[in-house]
This record gives sequence, structure tokens and C-alpha cells, in this order.
Amino acid sequence: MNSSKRHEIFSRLQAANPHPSTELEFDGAFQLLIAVLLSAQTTDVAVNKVTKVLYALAPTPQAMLELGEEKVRDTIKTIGLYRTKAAHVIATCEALLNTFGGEVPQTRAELESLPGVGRKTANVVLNTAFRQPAMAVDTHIFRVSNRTGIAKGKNVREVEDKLVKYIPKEFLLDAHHWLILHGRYTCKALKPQCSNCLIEDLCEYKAKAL
DNA sequence: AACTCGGGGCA
DNA sequence: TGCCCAGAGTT
Repeated sequence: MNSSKRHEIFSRLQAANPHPSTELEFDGAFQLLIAVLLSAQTTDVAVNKVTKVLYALAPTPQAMLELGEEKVRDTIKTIGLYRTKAAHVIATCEALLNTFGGEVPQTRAELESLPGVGRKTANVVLNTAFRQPAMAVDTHIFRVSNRTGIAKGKNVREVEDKLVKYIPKEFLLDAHHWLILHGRYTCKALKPQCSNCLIEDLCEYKAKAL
């Protein structure tokens, strides 16, 4: 995969979806942080159901602590891993207040210091809330990157580094959303929709599969 | 590197 | 019924 091919791929994805965004529902960096924290191994539809209620009950870190872990747990109990996530939400809000003045920090190291926030979550917040050039590689992006040849790697870290390095700068901020949506709806794990794919002719997977 | 958390959605 | 889902922390 050469650079002109990558440019063409992202040009097409951009033309089809000029203003991509996460499917998680949020308003502001704090809500996004909570939403992504809750989304581990859980579909965004399920997350949106509980965050809608949770944000109304607790729109700020202070309000979240006043609400308390029991109520948070009860509010999010319809999603997976809810006990761990409720504890992480409370612990993260405590850290936001005690260490970061109630604001969501804007560096990866600081974000990763928050309980329940790993590299992937930190990168999503950096990219989506703060528009910094970070790539958060999940299973969708890992699969799409390797199949198409946009960035091949044995682990997510390797793919992440190559994506940041190889994706043309003008596309990098939105590339996260294009790739993840492409992986979910077209380049699916089990039944890839190659016949409906915008970049079929540029993809190494298609070339190899047929 | 393997293990655990975990209810909902879908085949 | 079985398998997967926008992962992270612990051992």
C-alpha cells in the first residue's frame, strides 16, 4: 500500500461521509469520557440508553460523586461489566476533581492515569473531544487496517503507530470514525460487504479473497 | 499472557 | 444456546 492509494481511500471515505462522528451520544469532553469508559465490550446503542439517563442525573463530576456509586451502578446495570464500570466512573470523577480541577485533562498520560481509562479510551477522547491527532485502535480498526493494507501489524500498538504515520495529515482526525464505521457496517468481521464497498478496488483483502 | 468482568443482541 | 460486543485491571 503506497501513499497515493491511501490518499484515494480516505478521499472516497470523506466524500461519502464529510462530517463523521462517533455514534456515542455526548455533549462535551466529560460526557464523552464517561461514554467511552462505559463502552468497553458493549455496543454503543446499549451505552447510549444508560448515558442518556446518567447525564441527566449527573452532568458534572461533582454531581456524579453526589449521586454515588450505588445509584450509578443501578443506572447502568443494563450494560455489560456494569459493576466495574460504576466503580471506575466514581473513581475517575474523584480524580478529575482532586487532581485536574474538575476538568478533563488533554494529554494521553494524564487521561491514562484515570481509573478505567486505558490507551484506547484516552485516544478517543484526545481525537474526538480535543481534536488531537490520535488513533484509537479497536477490533474494527485493527481488522480494517490489516485487511485493506492501510496499516498492517500484529498488535494494536503497531497498527496505531503506522496509522498515525501513514494516514495523510488532512484526514487523520476523522480517519478514526471513517475506519470504525467502515468496519462495523461494510468491512464486517464475518460477512464483509465487499460488493457494496467504496474502496473495493483499492483493498488488498478483496484482491486476495477472490 | 491469561483471566475476569457481564448483560444484551443476534443467529 | 452460543458467541460477540468502540477494553482495562489484576495476577
